[in-house]
Amino acid sequence: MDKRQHLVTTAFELFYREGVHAVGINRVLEAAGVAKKTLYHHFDSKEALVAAVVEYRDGCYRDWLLARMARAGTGQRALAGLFAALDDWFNDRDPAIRPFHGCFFINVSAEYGDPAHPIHQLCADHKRAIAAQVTGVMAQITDDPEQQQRLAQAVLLLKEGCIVQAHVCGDRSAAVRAGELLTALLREAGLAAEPA
Amino acid sequence: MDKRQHLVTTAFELFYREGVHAVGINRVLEAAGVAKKTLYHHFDSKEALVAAVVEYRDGCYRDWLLARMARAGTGQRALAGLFAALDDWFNDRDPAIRPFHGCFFINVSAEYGDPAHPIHQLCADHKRAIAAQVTGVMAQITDDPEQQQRLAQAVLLLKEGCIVQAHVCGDRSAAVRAGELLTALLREAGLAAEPA
DNA sequence: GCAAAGGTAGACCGGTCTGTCTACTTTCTA
DNA sequence: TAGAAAGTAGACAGACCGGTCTACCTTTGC
Repeated sequence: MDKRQHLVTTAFELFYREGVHAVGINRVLEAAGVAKKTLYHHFDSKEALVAAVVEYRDGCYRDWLLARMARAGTGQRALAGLFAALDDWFNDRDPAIRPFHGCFFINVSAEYGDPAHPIHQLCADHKRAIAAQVTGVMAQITDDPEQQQRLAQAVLLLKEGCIVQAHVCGDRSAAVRAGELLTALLREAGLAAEPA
Repeated sequence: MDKRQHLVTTAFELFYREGVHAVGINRVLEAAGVAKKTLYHHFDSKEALVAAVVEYRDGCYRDWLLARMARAGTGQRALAGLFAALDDWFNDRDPAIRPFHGCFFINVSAEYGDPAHPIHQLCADHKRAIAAQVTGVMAQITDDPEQQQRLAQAVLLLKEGCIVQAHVCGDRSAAVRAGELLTALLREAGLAAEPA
């Protein structure tokens, strides 16, 4: 099981930095110091490896984000924690998630653009899981289901928006701004910041 | 000059649907019905073709968006037009910009992730040009330079966020929601909607 | 009309891709 | 300890990659 995991983590680093199609399996093998037969012992195909890599990243990323949010507190503090985490990610401040090359799930979706493709669907699953996480936090802030949905969507839009701005445009302060805008939206919704 | 343009538009369709690295030049040639020597007569390399394709799409997209915004009016109407345009794009309603496979510039940035790469920079240039467009419109809404910047950034974050939600998650109503959130932010900023 | 420019089909090249397989070694388990 | 499982290096195969080039044809411009 260790070789399999080693392959996954090595492949993730290469795919995340350079893209899936730009990195052939021979480069993964060389970087991992693993024989080709071993790779095919664990994975039926390159796509099976990619799928495993997406699932691995899904786990890492969601654990990390959840931990950062939990550490910041509940309700609005958790959301502030989310944007602080993104800010640290963009600015290479959190060893647990560095480096930043954009969102792996957005990047992989770009390369597997057909929504019916299993790998694209894994990326969508990841986004859905994050959405559920955020909606759960929003339920700590307001009892109104409609507001919950609306503001959870706001969080997600701002989250994805700032990731794209950071990656494509190199805007390293995008997360700070996104966080401020969320605060404004919460204020507009009559959900003023909780007292310390 | 016609063959060159034909190559660019053909390559755009293939690259936009399947990704740049997933489509080799031989597939572009076959789809375009053009000889390889002709391609290399017009472009030094595949990357030169990709760059030309990015520039072509930049032109199309910005012209389209600008037209849609202008058609909707000025100030807040222009911004409403921007999100209506995105909504039509996601929902395949505007023949001028169909089909929707996500944002070409986000997708290409994913495949050319190094910020120093010329192709990545072309994508960033595109985003900067859109930002300038939006900032110009925001100047019609408020004289305060700080508010202009802040709210223009809000538009951009929501724009990128809803494109990602639409593409990765298949959320076809993301643009409508993003537009509503912008309205809320304008309200929060004391920039109430202009009377009809 | 002629030469330059643009274009055709496609062979060729060295390289890389993904996946299969040989022969052998090492590790693990009963 | 023996056999199964996991792993090694790497050859092999067909396919495709991006780019170069031959021989020739068509179009354009002067």
